[in-house]
Amino acid sequence: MATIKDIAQAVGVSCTTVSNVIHGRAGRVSTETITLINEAIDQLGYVPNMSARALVSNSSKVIGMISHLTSNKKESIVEDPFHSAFIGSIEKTLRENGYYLMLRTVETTSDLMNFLHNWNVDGLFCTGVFQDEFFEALTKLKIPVVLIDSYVAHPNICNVGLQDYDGGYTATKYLIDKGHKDIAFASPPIKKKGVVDERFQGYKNALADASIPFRKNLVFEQELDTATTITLGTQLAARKDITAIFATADILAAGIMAGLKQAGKRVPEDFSVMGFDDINLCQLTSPTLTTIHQDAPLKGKLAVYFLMDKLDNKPIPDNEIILPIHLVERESVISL
Amino acid sequence: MATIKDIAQAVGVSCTTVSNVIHGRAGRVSTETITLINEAIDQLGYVPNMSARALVSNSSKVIGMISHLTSNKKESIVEDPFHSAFIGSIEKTLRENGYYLMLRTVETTSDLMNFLHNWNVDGLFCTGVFQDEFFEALTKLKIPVVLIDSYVAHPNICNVGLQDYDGGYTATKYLIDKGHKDIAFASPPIKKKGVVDERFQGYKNALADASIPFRKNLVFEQELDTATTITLGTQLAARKDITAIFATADILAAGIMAGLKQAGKRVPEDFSVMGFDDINLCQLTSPTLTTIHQDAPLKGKLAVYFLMDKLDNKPIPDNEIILPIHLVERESVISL
DNA sequence: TTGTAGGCGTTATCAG
DNA sequence: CTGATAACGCCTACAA
Repeated sequence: MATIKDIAQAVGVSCTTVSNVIHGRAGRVSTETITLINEAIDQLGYVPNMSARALVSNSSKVIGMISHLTSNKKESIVEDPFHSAFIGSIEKTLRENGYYLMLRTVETTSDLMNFLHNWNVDGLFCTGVFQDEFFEALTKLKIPVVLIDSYVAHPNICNVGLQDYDGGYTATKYLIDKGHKDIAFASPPIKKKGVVDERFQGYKNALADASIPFRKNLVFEQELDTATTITLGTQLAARKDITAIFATADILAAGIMAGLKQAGKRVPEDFSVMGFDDINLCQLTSPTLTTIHQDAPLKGKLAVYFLMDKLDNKPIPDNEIILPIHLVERESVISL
Repeated sequence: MATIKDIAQAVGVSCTTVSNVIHGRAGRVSTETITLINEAIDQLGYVPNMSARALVSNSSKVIGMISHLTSNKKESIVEDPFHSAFIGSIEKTLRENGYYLMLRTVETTSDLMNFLHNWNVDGLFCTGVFQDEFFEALTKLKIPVVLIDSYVAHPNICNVGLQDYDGGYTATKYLIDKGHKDIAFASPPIKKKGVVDERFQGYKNALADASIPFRKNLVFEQELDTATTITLGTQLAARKDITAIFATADILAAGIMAGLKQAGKRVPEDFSVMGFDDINLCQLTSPTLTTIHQDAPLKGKLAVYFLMDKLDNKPIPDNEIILPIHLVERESVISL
């Protein structure tokens, strides 16, 4: 409740002096008055008014975490358990660096622009960005933007990503090494330059390298809501031309397993299943889910470091960080 | 980028007039100038600067979603899948009402106070609040506070809760009706006046009503991380004096099931298991999980409505909303 | 080492 | 109907 003015009056100095000690501009103030002012700050309980700061400086300390709504279904940002895993990590790291996190869903480019101007937002995290006009808008922003899991590159924009191609390849190769040849690929809709597309390429190339022809009718794209994924599982149960399924998300894999089971099939005896992400769920299904592991909290932390560096104008050697993946063997895959 | 001033200059009127049409104060401005100003706003792309507004008015339109960190483990807000389910719902509803959501983790009371003053926060959502000095601080705030899942009541504070007692009772009674008498209770640490405590009371009373003596050694409290829950399952597997387990969270129930299975036990043949929450996971485990259902998105939405009413100074008939629960039968419980 | 003054974008009061 | 003007809290030249 106390303002700089209050402090100044209490101590009997000017606002400037108070401001100076608040910002640690030593040298400009005598040690004496510094302690005096600090005492007053403690006693009167001064807390900076960020709105006022944002108004006068050109930094608001607000970082936006943007979710670009395209698919109609999703209610908002935190739609899947994997996504929510690093948002906590982001808030924590941001806070440690003196920033504030605003969560915001936007539908259109102008939604985004309005939000940015509303708060003089300092920087942005975005997930689920593809090659479209929304991305174009991002590239034109004056503020640092860090994409998470994106494959649309641009000199202005940083990206924290994953070895998605390798993940797709590794998973598929693993299944092939286990003797599988008829491997389905299940995923949410494959968008060009998207994460899923990369995993899809990995899948196809692993097949090719093993001289297994790619069959388009083994690709299954659908939304990730539980009902849909289970239905897919029941449908896959009827396919005699499939021995293994690679799903690009654990929740999808788990849904498929549930569907298969509903249809009277066994995993892994009748169908081997692989997931992607290694969320907690993998240890809770039965059989437990063999999957591709990635480190979600680390992703969040690195994303923030990236943004902080950009905000501090530190030179960025490479505007992309690619986190490694590795395969985690559990019980859902069997040798043929 | 354009400010009110810019608009005013473009049209050739004063800032006041522009401000008036922005706020739809009809009657005070001629229809003519209104259209003129609106055109300029469209062309020049005016977007209000919320910092400036926050500074001069006493409303910032910022709503804080606070997570009070006590247990050291959790990294931040969105730690469990259930919790994250309604945060999306909250952001959406808030946005539709012209508010902005800031996510913030606080450790101490003064962390909270600082945050509130930093941004002139208009209102607050809190989860995981118990009877402690943090709660005391909340009751003294001048802004509306909506607690989610709290059992510490106070005239100043709203609460959106659940029939937790009924949930505990219903679950336990269901197991009893299925012929179980030796029913374990598994939960995170039971804090007084907490959600879990209510469910615990329901459990105990259901036992009492069936003349089954409560046994303290059938109560298992531990954290909800996957490893711990699975370990608990393996330990329970060795207990010959238990036929059913009621877990107060689905993730806990799922972990226990996984542990039981690891230890060579079958669910529900050897142990019946019940969960609580009805998250997606329940349909993905095998057997699928019988549980107590609650509507997380609705909870979020109602929490926002509550807050909006308080912010609009609407009379609030009752400062508590209790959402109903119902039992969802699936496969994890068997009749003895 | 310290103080003065102006302005950031907005709103509210009051006068024309 | 419209326009000055002050104020919100803070920062930053520029003076002293």
